[in-house]
Amino acid sequence: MDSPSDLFGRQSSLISPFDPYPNPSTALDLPRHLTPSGGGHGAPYPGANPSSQPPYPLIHHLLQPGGAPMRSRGQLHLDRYNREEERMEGEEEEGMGGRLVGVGGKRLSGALVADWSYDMMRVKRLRLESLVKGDGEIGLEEKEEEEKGRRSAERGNREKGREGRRKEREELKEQLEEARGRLKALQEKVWKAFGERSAQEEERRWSGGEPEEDDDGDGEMYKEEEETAEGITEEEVEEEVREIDDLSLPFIPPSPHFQGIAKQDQKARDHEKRSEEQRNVNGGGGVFLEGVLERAAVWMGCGVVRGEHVGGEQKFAQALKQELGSAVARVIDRVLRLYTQNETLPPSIHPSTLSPGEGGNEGGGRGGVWAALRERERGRGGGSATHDQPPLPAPPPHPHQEQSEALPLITRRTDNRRNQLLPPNNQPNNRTKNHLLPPHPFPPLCQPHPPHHHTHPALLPPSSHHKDSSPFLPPTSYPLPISLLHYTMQQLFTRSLSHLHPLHKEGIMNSDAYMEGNPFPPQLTPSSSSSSHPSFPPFAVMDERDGGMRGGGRDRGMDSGMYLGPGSAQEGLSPCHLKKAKLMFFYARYPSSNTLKTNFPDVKFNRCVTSQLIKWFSNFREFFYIQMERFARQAARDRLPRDGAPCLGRDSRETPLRLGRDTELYRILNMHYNKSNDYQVSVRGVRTSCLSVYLSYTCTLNISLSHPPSPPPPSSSLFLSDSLPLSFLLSLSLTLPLLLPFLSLTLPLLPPLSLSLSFLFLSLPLSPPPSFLLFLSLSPSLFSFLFLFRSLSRSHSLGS
DNA sequence: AGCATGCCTG
DNA sequence: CAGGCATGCT
Repeated sequence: MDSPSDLFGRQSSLISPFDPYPNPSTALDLPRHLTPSGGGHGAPYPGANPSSQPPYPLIHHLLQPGGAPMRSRGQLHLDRYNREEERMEGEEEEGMGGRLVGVGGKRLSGALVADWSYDMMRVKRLRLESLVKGDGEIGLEEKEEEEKGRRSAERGNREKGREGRRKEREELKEQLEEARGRLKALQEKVWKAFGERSAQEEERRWSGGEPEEDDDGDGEMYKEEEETAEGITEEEVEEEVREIDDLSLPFIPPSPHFQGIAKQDQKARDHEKRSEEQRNVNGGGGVFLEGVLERAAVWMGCGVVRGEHVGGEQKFAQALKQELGSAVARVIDRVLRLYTQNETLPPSIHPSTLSPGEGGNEGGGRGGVWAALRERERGRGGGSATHDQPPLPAPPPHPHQEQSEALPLITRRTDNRRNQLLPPNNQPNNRTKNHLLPPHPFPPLCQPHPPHHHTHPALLPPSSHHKDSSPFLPPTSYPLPISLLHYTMQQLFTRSLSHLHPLHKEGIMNSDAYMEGNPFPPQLTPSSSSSSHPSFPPFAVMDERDGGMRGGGRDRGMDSGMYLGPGSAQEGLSPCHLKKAKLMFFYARYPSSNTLKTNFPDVKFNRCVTSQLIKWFSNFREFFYIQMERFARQAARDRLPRDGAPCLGRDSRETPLRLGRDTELYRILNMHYNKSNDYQVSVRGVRTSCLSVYLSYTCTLNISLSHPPSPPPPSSSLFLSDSLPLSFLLSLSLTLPLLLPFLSLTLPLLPPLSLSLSFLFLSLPLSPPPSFLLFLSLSPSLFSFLFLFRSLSRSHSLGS
């Protein structure tokens, strides 16, 4: 069963393994963080020690009852947003949720939303009409309709009723068809936006068997896909900030056990159903849109598989699913092909820069090491290691369903989207072709480092090489398996990253996405994957590793080393690794050793290296929090009311906090972590970081106010607690409901991981264009979102 | 004792 | 960024 409910259930089960959320009250026990930096206490703050507080994936927030369960909560929030009356549910989060929903709605206010809104509106209208007419549901099948009609006819006016109904049915059918057509058109738009004309042409060729496909689409090209959100206005940002700001303190999630997640989901669905009608009636503006979106999610999620929503909805959902699913696959394929065709490999490319995709080294060697690491981590007390563990322990039933990527807060700098994905430089054709074309069924996940040492072992393993080993779908099969797509995209992304710096070639992609989020093989769970990695090269006994970074000149060498097969893992850390670590920091503030290993497959991990990496991250955190603190302090100072008491809550609304590229915080952080400016931090990304910290500060400050005195220590330890604003985290979860529709549409069978995508909107430009959504759904960089997720959740747990 | 982390300093 | 030191946990 792939029904959404199943998925959710899986999620819960997946999540359940994790410990329950820390008690909110504890979580906000920030005052402790105020401890003077004086004594060198190992664990300055409660959550600091991993062992003391297991990390909880952000997803938990979404799922936990009190913590704004993804769907249920979100929907509730939506409801509230739409109807104030529904406030009865009354948990504190709710209030914030409503607000956030509003924010989310705003984000979706773009063309995409409009499109969807329109389409969905039509669908709804149809349904409404049918309801009004007494059928109660949109009949899609003659059978059902006829039966229904019969029933009602029996009541009276059989003749008349029948005819009328028949007519209605016909009309409905037509309308439905229309709606479908619109949906198709929408799909077209999406892929058009994402791809380019050439792609379209190509598509024709490809879509030979798919009559439904037509390029007639409106031809609107969405060019707003810039992740950098240049278009975001200060006002918007401010508003967002304000809104989030508002949520800061009050929101304290109840202590969470996730066993009831499934129930919640169900509940939410029920609630959804109930409120559905009202929403329908309400209509209008954003509210309506939200309702629509929500509805869409429901349809996509529940109707099809569960069969509970009998009738039109179900079918419609099915149709939608199918259409969109195939459309997405096609689009992706097209894009990939496009890349393949357009990309040319400079002959001068250093092999090292090429991706490691081929070898199985990644799989092989890891096993032992990873196992050892895990052991160690376990020994650690389930500390940080656990934290970074991917939230999806359970293997996905379907490889296709997997979607582990996350959108990074930082994006490669390029105007051309294509470039973003595939930098023209360093893009060997063959390489591109390799992964793009023939399907290389094997996801990098399984083979981060190809064993092959061919000249250009592209990031992606050539199909030829992996044919045997890959039990996965053939590339040519349509729709393109998501997994494959995912893989490809990852490769692309990796390349884009690596193109600038060899550092990137290990690619963020190699990391968690592969090991943790990746579905392939399904049986590989994050925990098991490491050990089961077949191809991972066993770390040969290398000489001592120098704990320090190797000379900068080593970059080259490192590169080659990075992609060497098993046994070729580099002992030490190079500047590239440092850079990578910095980038990684954006996603994982507390990477576990496992995570590190995953992300630095080319590194031969030993105590020294691990320590060094950990130290790096420690330093990163230090710097990061110092900056954050500074920023927060300044912000608070600026917003100090005359009485001198900082009011960061609602009062602060009057002095909106500005978070943008012009912000010092941004500049500093970017300078530090993205010095070379290889990547452009999306506004949202910046905002996310900034806000999180700011909110954290707010919470801390508020608490300190309520529990007076603990004069803020001059030291930087104040916010080192990494206490992440619950409200912020939750706010993220609230965006999920709005995002779900898109997720379900783009990736019909999106796995639990998709939840992490809810985060996307925080790092996405407002009103993300369809193309962008598509991109998101496939972007390898999405994996980074997991990082963010984890890091945030971790922070949260630490906050207690 | 070993390990992880944080603080401080250079 | 790394080293040294202190602390806390196991």
